[in-house]
Amino acid sequence: MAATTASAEPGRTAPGLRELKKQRTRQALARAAVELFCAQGYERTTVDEIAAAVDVSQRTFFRYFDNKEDVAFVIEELINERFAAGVRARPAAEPPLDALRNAVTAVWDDISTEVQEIVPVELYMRLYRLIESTPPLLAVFLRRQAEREELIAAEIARREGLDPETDPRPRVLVAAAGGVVQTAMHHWGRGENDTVESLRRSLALHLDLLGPALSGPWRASDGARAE
Amino acid sequence: MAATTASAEPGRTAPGLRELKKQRTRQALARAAVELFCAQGYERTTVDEIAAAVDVSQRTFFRYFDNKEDVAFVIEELINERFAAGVRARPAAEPPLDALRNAVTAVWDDISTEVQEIVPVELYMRLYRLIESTPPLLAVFLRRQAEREELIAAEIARREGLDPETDPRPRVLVAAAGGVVQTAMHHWGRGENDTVESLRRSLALHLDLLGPALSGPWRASDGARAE
DNA sequence: CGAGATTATGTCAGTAGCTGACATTTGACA
DNA sequence: TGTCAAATGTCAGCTACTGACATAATCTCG
Repeated sequence: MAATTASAEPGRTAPGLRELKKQRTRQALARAAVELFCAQGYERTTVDEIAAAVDVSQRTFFRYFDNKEDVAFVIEELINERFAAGVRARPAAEPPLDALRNAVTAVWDDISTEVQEIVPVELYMRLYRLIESTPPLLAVFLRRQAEREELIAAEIARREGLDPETDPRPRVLVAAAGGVVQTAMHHWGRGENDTVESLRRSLALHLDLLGPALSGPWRASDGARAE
Repeated sequence: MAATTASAEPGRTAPGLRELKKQRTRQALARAAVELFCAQGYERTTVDEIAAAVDVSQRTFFRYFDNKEDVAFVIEELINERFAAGVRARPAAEPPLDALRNAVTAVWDDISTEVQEIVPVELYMRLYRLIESTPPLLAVFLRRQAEREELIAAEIARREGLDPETDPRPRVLVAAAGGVVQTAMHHWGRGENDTVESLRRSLALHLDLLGPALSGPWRASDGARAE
């Protein structure tokens, strides 16, 4: 029951006070957790601390999040959903890799404001760096990414009219693109520019490099600098 | 201190009884853990159980392995090391992607016997499936894979005389190839054939698909069946 | 508005993973 | 053989996490 994103969606009726409170508690927990994690590190932050910061019991925390790790991924969750929807929305005529590329960059056009509602972008970047440098968080991050890739591969297969069980190409493509996205994020995290524009640029640039990078050798390091 | 693989390497002198015992204890713990995990599942196996199966205290278990997850990856560890060495051993003239491809398949030529020393291949396949289907194990697995990719990317950069800090192409290539390897392993794990040959075939086949898969669309599903 | 059904929350007890500290045993080596 | 170092066992304790049950808040409907 826990860990579901915004169990609202009541169809038509107004959210209701109860639902509102739940949303607020969940959001507050996420925000407090992210701030504490960034301020003092993941391991040095206890669940009791997070719960106390929002004036709820530890038990309540675990009713909203399955475990301590999950609370660090509410933003990722949001992005994942938007990205999946973005891929579905791409015109069918687009070749698969183009669809992925365009969906990735498009996501960040309209999502930035929503991300801000949870935490400022600057904090998101610090969180991303923390995730990368904290083994248990990185592990969960990668697992979530793998789950997302599974869905995207299925969607690509559907678009192209392939059977994802027998034809490995959708998975191969998505796996490759996923790896590249990760590389782009890493690159962004290491830079100075913590804006959404910077992230978008990094993503586009790296994705455009995927094709050429496979045709190596690239001894002559001709203008392949990122950023 | 823990989690280091075979801290033997005494340079020249014989291993010594003490070192031998350590090796044996570590191996026994790993073997017992894998068998218990496969038999009754990861979550339903406690560290005390594993320790008891080898007649050591729980504390000793944690002196050999940093945590419960790590004990499931002694084989992966072995493969990782061999693979890294394999890449370094490839002739410098080989294009990067070819070097990776050849190293991957070459690893499984001489490693199979050593893997058998820890667990039979059939059990390794069951373990792999377990890892894939157990979230915390999958997470750690992916994190380890990411660490490996970091090293391989550095090696590729070195081979090609590039600066891995500024040129993203090595990372991009390795990330793509890593994703493909994962896909190939997944495909192998889902099949009936639990032999090393089958795994090698799956790896080669998927890696050869990487280039073509990026040129989509591939509407006409022309003979791209795996296995 | 108010009674009764739902549902979120708090409290408590308990399990499992993991660690530091210290005592004890066991192999190494002169 | 005796001494030193390293491996192990024991124990106390912390933190993540869960089931069970009681309490309090919201919702629903007459």
